Amino acid sequence: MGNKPSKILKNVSTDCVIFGFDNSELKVLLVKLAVEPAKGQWALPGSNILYDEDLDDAAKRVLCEFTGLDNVYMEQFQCFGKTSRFPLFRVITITFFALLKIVDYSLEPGPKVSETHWHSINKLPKLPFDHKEIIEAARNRLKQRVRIRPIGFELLPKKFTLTQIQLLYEAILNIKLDTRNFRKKLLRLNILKDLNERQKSVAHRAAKLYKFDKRNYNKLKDQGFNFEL
Amino acid sequence: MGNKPSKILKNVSTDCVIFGFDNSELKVLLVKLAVEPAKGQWALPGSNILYDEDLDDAAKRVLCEFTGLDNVYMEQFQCFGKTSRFPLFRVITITFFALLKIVDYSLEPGPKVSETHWHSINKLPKLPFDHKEIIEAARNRLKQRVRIRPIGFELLPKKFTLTQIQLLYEAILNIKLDTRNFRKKLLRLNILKDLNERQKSVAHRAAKLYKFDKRNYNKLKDQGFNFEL
DNA sequence: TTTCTTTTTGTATATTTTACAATAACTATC
DNA sequence: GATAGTTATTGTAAAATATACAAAAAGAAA
Repeated sequence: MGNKPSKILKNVSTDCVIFGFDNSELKVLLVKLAVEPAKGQWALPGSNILYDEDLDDAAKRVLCEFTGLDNVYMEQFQCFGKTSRFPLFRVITITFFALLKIVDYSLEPGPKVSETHWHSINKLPKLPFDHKEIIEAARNRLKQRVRIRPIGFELLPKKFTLTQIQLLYEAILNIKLDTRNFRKKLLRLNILKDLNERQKSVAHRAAKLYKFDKRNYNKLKDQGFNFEL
Repeated sequence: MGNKPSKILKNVSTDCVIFGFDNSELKVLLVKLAVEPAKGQWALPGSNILYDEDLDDAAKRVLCEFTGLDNVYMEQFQCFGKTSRFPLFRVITITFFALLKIVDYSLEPGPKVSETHWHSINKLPKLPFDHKEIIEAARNRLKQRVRIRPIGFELLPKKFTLTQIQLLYEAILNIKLDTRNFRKKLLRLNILKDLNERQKSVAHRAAKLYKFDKRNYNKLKDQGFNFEL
């Protein structure tokens, strides 16, 4: 059974659906491929997995290569492995979604890529392989998760207004929410900290700023509290 | 890039967490491995994935090899890929859970296996590799899914009593439920069909039999109805 | 001072959840 | 056939939550 460890697992890759939010629309970060196959097309950032690399580490590496960012919320969500999904040979891909604050993001295209760009999830270009299906699945997973875990905050700046978070939930869930009811429900959870600060330089009444109170969330969680929005 | 397709993907496998229910306990089907490594240990049924085989097909094949069953509810749930998870070389595994009616099940151990056995999920033997972690993850996923989709019925015989389904939910969710409230909630959904039949040969008042009304569930679903228990 | 824009907040009603136990139905045994 | 034993079946009141709905407040700009 002596196998020669190669540098990469040729038949296994990871692809990352990197979500961002720009105060009105949910965005996905795509890269323009610089090598064949599918050279010149917009696609999900991804990479082969290395022989001695954990899956999570591979995904983190991809994220860092394409965004320069570290310490970003990521979740594995599905493995895609149709025999026909990659034209040259068999590749199964393990997909992750990442949630990042667009403000943190600085462009830094990697070697196999000529360009990166935030695309509105509702106006995606033509994508190679099964990347469209992957994004759709990521979006659905995000929809589910965001109702059960307070991960939406990962997409907002540290300090945010109630309007911002409502717009975020509306964008993710693709529904309209009633402001009064949404706020009641959200504030009742006791996981937002009122910062006693206000927005600056807006041409109207400045909204109060809040932050996600992670410490209190963890305390509540330990007591059996369940985030459900 | 000319690669020689081998028969199997050496570094990719699938493992199945096969759940059953015996009217009081949630069970997992384990197999006693007949080959090294981990010969003689109870483990999850699994197999390498073939080069030209879709993931779902591989999982179905595994299920059929170990149970003789076809047409069983299955869901992919996670990819496990720690570099250290398999001692001989790198193997990542894509895991599925299956739900089957124990009554349908007939023992039929495959070639690499000397024995198969239903183990109570609360009294598992020592398991090799990361199989314990896999089962734990499967159980958690099942907990989530069973509240959102009417898949619990897959674990019950076609005709079942309300007590049976309550016991099932109690076993899966690991909580006690109030009979009156549970029944109200369940019946209100309109997805159970009263068969106007009763249990036979029980030493007490015979309970009414119901079946899952799949046709009506699909109709309701099309109208935007959401199963939530 | 007025206008414009966005933020903030309350209440009444409907619906859902929760807590809680007595009676009905049937078998087995005497 | 009376009785004991076991499980099935069912309702109601109170509490909590969800829903529908719009006016007033705050600040900037003109």
